[in-house]
Amino acid sequence: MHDHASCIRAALAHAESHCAREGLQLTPVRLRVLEILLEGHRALGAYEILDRLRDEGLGGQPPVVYRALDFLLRAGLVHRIETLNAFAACAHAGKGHVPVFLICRQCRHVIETPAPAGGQLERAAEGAGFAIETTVREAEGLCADCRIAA
Amino acid sequence: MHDHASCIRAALAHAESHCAREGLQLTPVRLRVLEILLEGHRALGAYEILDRLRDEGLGGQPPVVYRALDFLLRAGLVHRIETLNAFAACAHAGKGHVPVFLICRQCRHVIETPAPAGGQLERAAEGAGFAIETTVREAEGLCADCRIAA
DNA sequence: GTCGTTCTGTTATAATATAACTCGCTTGGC
DNA sequence: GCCAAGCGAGTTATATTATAACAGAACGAC
Repeated sequence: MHDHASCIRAALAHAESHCAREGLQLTPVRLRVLEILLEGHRALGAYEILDRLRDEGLGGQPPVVYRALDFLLRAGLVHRIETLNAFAACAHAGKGHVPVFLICRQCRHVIETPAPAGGQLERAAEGAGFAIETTVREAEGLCADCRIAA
Repeated sequence: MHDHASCIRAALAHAESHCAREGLQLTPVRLRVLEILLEGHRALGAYEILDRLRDEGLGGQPPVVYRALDFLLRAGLVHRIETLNAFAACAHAGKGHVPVFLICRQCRHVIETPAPAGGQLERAAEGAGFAIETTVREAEGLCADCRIAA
């Protein structure tokens, strides 16, 4: 069983020490967005997050959320899920990593795993004279819980 | 050097025979959308395609383009590029394949390569009880031409 | 013919994202 | 103390991407 409370605590502790070390400001809005994303290992759309913030009297307009997300993305504390146009908290405490996501199409649960060491793709790119800067790898399907429920 | 004229001809021939075989209707709008995507190996947004169609007096509203794209996607003649929210013609004549894309962030040139046989990711999914249905793999960077131009 | 299906046309609107400008706060120099 | 610079947040407006919902035309099955 996943000890989610300690998982959240660890992620927040990492975020704070990381920002302190790098001289980044983990302001209330940014922290709150991170906390909201950490609540479940789920992808949330920017506007879902915005609704939550509004309920709490924090930032009321889209740019507030997008700026916070932009900060968290650049700090490596959050990932963007391209296939959902959504966002999920990083589950790997900022160790430099190329994440791969298993995304449940039903409940939006996101499992983040380390990328299988590539090589083959990199060699193909090399051959084409293509310089890879970032890669995205996402698999969509049904998570264990939703398979059982189905 | 890439013989693009014959590349287009082959893709169109494949599309027609594929649709004939499967009983799919490659209507004028659908064909035209495919042709537009085939013009360059580039990703185009739905609204870029729509503008082209409008200039030619074809479908004038978004649903027309999205429906044509939906048809072409399901027929395997076109791929969606998730990181760009855009679309590119399939470069591999419909052989059942899991495509991987090398996407130039500057000129949107798209190179489609066959996926390196996975295994590792599938095993990770298996271990988590996750049933993969589709996967997306996209690398962004600079293509050979844009590297030279830079 | 007329019924059902498929494709297209159209209006309207939803969902996602950013531009541009304002203000207030901190902080460092003087 | 005062001011200027920089950064973050607030706000308005708008751009971009995508879909819902319904009307009409074309065509084959019967």
